[in-house]
Amino acid sequence: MRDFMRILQLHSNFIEYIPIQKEIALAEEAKKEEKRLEEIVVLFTAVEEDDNEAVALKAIDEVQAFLQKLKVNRILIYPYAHLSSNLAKPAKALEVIKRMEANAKEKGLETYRAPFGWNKQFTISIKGHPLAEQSRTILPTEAEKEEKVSEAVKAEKKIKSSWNIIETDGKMVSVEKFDFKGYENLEKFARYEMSKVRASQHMPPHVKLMKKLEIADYEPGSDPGNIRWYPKGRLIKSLLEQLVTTKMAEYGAMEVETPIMYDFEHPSLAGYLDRFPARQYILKSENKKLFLRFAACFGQFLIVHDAQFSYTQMPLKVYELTHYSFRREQRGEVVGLRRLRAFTMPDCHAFCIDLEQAKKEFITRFKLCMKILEEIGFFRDDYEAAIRFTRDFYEENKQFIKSLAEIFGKPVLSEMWKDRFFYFIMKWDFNFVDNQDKAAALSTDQIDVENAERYDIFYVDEKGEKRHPLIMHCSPSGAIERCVYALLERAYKEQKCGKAPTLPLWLSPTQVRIIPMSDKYLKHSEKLVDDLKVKHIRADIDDRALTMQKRIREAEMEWVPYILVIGQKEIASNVLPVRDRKAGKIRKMKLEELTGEIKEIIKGMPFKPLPLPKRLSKRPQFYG
RNA sequence: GCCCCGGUGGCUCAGCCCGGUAGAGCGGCAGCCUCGUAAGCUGUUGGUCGCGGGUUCAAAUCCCGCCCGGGGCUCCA
Repeated sequence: MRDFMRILQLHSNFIEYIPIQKEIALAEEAKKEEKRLEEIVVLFTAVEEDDNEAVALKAIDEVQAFLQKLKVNRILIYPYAHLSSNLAKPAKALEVIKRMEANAKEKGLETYRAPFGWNKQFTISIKGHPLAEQSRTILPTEAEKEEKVSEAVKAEKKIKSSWNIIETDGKMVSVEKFDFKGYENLEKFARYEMSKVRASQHMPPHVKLMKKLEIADYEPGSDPGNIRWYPKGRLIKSLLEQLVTTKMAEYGAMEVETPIMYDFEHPSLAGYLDRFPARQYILKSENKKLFLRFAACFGQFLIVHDAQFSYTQMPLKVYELTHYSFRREQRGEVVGLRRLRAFTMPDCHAFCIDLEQAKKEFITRFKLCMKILEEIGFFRDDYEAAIRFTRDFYEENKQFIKSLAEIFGKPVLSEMWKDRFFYFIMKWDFNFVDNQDKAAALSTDQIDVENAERYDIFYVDEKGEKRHPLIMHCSPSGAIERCVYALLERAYKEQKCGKAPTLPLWLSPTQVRIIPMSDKYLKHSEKLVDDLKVKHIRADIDDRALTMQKRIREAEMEWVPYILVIGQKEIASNVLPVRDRKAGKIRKMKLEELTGEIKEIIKGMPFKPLPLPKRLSKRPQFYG
């Protein structure tokens, strides 16, 4: 927290003061005689710890503006320590006060100053008008504020990268020479990464969709980038979370839970903060300065630091789904669900014996991440890969890097750093390219060569000696919110191509909507819903007193994948007219055929029941 | 964090330039309609014009500060 200069500003009929005795060694020379000044604005001034010359100048500016209103041109600067509990050092305070005095004189004010460092006796008579008494806090202007930014954030600005495309056969071609025909998405991604130049007039389309579909919305009662999730959105998020967590458990990672806030002064953490390119939320509690975690690294590292393990148990895999991670992203960067200040991130660390083991594990995880994105519902054309490494790493591991491109099956962007700026020697990331041609990273994995030492993490090798492992940092899907963003942006792309936008069936809040022709068929509809529920299919009934056409329209606008209209014919024949969103037509099916088809599509995916009342008439409207 | 644009019933937006009693559509509610695959009809409700301050006889409208949203810079999961 920063402190500011404090000034108590009093429009006085007169003030009389006598210096009594020096209070500090640095006190100025002064005569112990009474001084009387009339028709004057007295500035009782306290200089605080972080104040500087710029603040002094600004203070005088503000005071001058005030004087003009009062039509007074005479001031007394009266050093008055009692206004603050966080005073600057006397030498500094005196310097700032002298600066104020000099500046006021330069501005043509008739300026007096009481001596600094003295215990003084004073009598003051203050005028009775409303503006006579004012207290001010002088804040430095924005440009003068020095934001504390991690070394890594600063370092990023200096990074020199060289950019290439690695083809699936391992051939490396500079981005300028690569023929992007057939790889338009990769081209957009490469351009985005390299130049960061893009022009966008509108807000990203997923923002409108997330509101209209009642998935999520901004929360003005919080900080920007902290989102509210409505029941449908919470369901989608929760299912994604379950999928990723299940996949990580199958992979062999041990799920843990760690605190969301950490001690700023903890020796390992303080060092790490400077190595991670992110800004933090900071909070004070009692005497402690705490920061909110921006990843699960610390918690897991502190656990593993205290754990005992040997090479026989490695790679050791630890996983956490952070609810939440916090990054105080720059204001202009926080948009919709693309970039948040609070986000849910699956974070898995693998502790490896050596680079050989790390590389092997890296490949396993690379494939695992591709698999997870596929299961979520992303197609291969939805995302592009980037592989980034230091020049040294590349020289010694060319074959390994090539093999990643081969596994990916499409050309990948590569970024080579001349020097190592971060704690990792290499990383890869999968990136979604959205409707504004902006790229956002989903899955990522890194090989960390620094933090085992920083956190004093070690394993016992085959000779019984303690050694630091290599640490791999992987987010298998990227932030969960970002997956939702990508799914919505992808749906919008489909819509632009003239297709009906959809969410993957396993994530659709309502999978089957039943529309009874009239109240007469409500009972039958209820039974249908219950039959589907037993089969773990989310179905609901639009029982509102609206025309059938209107209810169909609304179901379509909710992106419901299957819509069933129930009337006399259906009850009589047992054949259902299924309005299939994907197929874009009505298909006559038996109930068993429909449930069979749905079960087949969502086989193996997590399930949660409908998060809303099954009758639409009982639902509140959260948006619109 | 900086620069630019915006904020008007629950939602989408008009009015602001040029100050003078706050408008529409959607939604909600009530009633009618009981409907065969993307908007049935009628009535009605609902607004501290983002918040605070200033100018003015008078502010949604002009000025200043702040908050929130969008775009750009910069940056990332």
